[in-house]
Amino acid sequence: MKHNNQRNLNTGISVDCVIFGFDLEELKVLLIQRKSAKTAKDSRFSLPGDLIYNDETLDEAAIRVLKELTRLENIYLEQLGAFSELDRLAKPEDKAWLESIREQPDERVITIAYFALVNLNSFHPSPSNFATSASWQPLKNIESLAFDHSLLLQRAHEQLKAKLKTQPIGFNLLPEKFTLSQLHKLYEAIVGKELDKRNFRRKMIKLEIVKKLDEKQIGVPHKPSNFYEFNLKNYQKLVEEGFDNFGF
Amino acid sequence: MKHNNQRNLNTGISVDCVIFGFDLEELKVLLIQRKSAKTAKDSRFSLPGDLIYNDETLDEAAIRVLKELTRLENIYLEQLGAFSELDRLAKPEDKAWLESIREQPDERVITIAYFALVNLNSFHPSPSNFATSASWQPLKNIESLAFDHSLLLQRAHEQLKAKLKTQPIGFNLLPEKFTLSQLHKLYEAIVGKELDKRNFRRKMIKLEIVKKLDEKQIGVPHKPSNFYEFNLKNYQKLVEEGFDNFGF
DNA sequence: ATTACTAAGTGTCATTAAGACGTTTTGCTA
DNA sequence: TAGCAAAACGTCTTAATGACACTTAGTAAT
Repeated sequence: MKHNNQRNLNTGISVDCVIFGFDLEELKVLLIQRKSAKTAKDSRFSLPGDLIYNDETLDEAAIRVLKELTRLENIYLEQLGAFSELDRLAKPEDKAWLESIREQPDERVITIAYFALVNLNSFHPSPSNFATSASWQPLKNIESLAFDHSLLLQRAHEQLKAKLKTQPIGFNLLPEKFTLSQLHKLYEAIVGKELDKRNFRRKMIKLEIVKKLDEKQIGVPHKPSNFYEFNLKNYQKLVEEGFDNFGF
Repeated sequence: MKHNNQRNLNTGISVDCVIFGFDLEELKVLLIQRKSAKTAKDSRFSLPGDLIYNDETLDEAAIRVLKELTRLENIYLEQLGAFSELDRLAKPEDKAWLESIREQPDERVITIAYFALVNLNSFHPSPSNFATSASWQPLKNIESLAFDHSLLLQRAHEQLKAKLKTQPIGFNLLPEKFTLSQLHKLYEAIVGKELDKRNFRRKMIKLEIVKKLDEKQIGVPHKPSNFYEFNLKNYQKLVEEGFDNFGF
């Protein structure tokens, strides 16, 4: 076991974070290129993640990773699950990196994946401890990732889609004030299909989970859109009444 | 690290299984009393679970635990998530057991919880390696469990409820042939509220996920109920069409 | 054999939600 | 002031939901 300053690293357990952002056009994911002791840089993209310490919970480890990368706290965060395939770190390209950075590169490591939702414009990602670069990549362009991260990403996207039908977590991807068109585009981006504009608006408005603000877009070369904000109270009331399906 | 025969135990990671069964009246959970080297028996109930080996995945470890207890393979199994609170093994009553059985009783262990659904009448639980007794307990009578197992149980129940609205996993709790009344009772037991009998039957029949068999109950002192079986093919067809909400 | 008992099985109506669809409005720009 | 672009808006049809009570089939008891 490796000791890092005072803290006791658990070399058998890591967390990895799938961080989703939305630029008002498409869904993006925050990817990094890992720091390597050997090569100038490892050019493969991966999810941000790290081994955990034995004095922190998994949630705390995920929050730590997120904070190093984004400087943000209070990010929406949800555990996705544990991944433990025996060969998850065994691709030759991945082994090279492990050998450069780990004392026991062959040690078995399981990872607990998280997914996080952030407003992409609320920060600029800063390559941290564990990364040489960090950048937003359009979800649909992401092809292969290091380790088993393509699988984690796929599962994160599925869980995001599934959860969106049940809880209005999409608001975490938007600024506090947003237009219904933005919300509409976001939902289309996540569920991956067109949603009728009028029916979508009708639903959001009837459920009263958005509150119309007395403020409009300015400077747009068309009819300005009204701003709305998420109405948490009404949503909680709905949940108490047993509401649990947005039915997209 | 402890070596057990040839296999290499991972002393920092365990799996625990919440095994649900249904006796046609109420939901039950398979609990064990753990083997202890010291005391005659540890009287506290806990979920079946075990440390994992480094040459098996978490799913395989959970399947192993289930098989030791039930002799069954091909059980419905789903990962619930990882639990890592620092004090999850720290209750005094729990420490005594750990000290009796572990080389390093204070080592930090995270657990990955699973939930399993079985037809309760398909086997008699056999106390295994890790247990002195194994028995079905009515879900609503279960008060306190060892470690953080009450939390795991609560989360398993929540996830079961949530998943039932989306996928017909309840069939795993019933025999192959069942009556609609049994199915109805099962759903009521899981979601925890009354469901209108006629509306429930209408829905199941209209969706065509049950197939009426040419067989009735015999020897019951009332109008005999028809047997049905789950229609997997039709259900899969539904899923392809995008069906994902049973709306209870 | 008749009766009583028990749970199974069945249909309608009213309300609400969903899905499909085109035109008008607002503010900016050229 | 004319043109542009996206926002905003309503209706109709169809499908799903929820509420509700009586009849039927078989067993058991007399």
